[in-house]
Amino acid sequence: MAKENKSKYALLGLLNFVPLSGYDIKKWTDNSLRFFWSENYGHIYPLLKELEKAELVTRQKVDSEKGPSKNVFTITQKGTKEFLAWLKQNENPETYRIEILLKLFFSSKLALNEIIVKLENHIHQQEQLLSEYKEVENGFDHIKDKRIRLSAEMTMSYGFMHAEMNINWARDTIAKIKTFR
Amino acid sequence: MAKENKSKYALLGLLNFVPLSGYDIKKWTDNSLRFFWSENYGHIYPLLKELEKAELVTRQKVDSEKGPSKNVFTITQKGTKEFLAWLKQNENPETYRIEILLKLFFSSKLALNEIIVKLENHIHQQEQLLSEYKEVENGFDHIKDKRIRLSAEMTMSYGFMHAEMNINWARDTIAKIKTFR
DNA sequence: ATGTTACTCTATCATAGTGATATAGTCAAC
DNA sequence: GTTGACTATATCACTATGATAGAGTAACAT
Repeated sequence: MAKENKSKYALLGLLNFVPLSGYDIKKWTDNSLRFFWSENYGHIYPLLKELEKAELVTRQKVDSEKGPSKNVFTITQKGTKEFLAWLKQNENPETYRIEILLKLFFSSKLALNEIIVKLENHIHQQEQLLSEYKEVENGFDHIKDKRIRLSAEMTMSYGFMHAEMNINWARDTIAKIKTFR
Repeated sequence: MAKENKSKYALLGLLNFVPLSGYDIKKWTDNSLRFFWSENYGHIYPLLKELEKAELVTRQKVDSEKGPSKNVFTITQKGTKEFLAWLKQNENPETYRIEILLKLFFSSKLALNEIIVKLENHIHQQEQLLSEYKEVENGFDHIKDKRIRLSAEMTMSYGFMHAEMNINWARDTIAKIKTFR
């Protein structure tokens, strides 16, 4: 059997907050969810069609304030039920694909200096992320609902800890390389 | 354009150490690389065919000590060149899909208790990983080449720090939930 | 007025990546 | 001599990605 379709639940989860178009969904994943979840148009539009066919969502054509009219999707009772069932399920462990680690694993073919440059670049990227997270966090003041703010804080703190861990690891590793003889 | 084929470089990188069959490659990614890289038969075999066609690897039919005969692949000069070019390149930032964070983002639909159970399960999984890492680390004593041992240690320390960070995050988050009112 | 730029919205293509399973050979143990 | 563990190759159905095509809307400038 094929991989489980997780995008399906991401879309249902968002639509369970508020009706959205495909374009809106992409904006959500590019902004609020980007740090732990991504989606593509190439998957969103076909999936919305399927969800509609399976009666998990309904489509309404709506004139937009700015730009062309949009197809707004609303979750059905059946959709909410399926979403909640997924939400309660246990997660399986993730499988990872971390390119910098793959390269470090093969790095005996690189000069030590080249590895250090890679790690410094990694630190820079993670610091970048950290400052992006801080900006997103500033928006949390506007969240009135306490439970929803809690949700946002829980995911955000993961982002911070993950980026900080990456920076610490890269710094430690540079130090280790510098004492290598 | 489509996503960049990273499996290609994973295979070339392994073959750059030693000639391997498709089955051997799967074993490597399931054992040594599993903590930061995964591959599937469904991708390995078609890819080996392509690499052969592009003259990045060559195929030799070899009788195995045990089991049926195997197709062993050897990297060519052209293949080594392409592998090294990738190795020297800069990495782009990763995009993440972390299911437990997606669920926590939507978790205002769950009871606080249910979230705690999820986080405890997460801690358990990460502790499991940690003990698996320790076993793999024990094998490092057999690595004679200092540079190769360095490579293994760098990737392994990431695994440890990543799992520990996950455990710390989950514990902090449970504490936070318990003070929620 | 028109054209440039930015944004909104839907859609599709080619390809990469996943998980499961089918098929078949080898070998040891019971 | 059959069962079960392992070796090995291959393919299927599906999910996911990144890029881009194409068309409408609107602000603003020249």
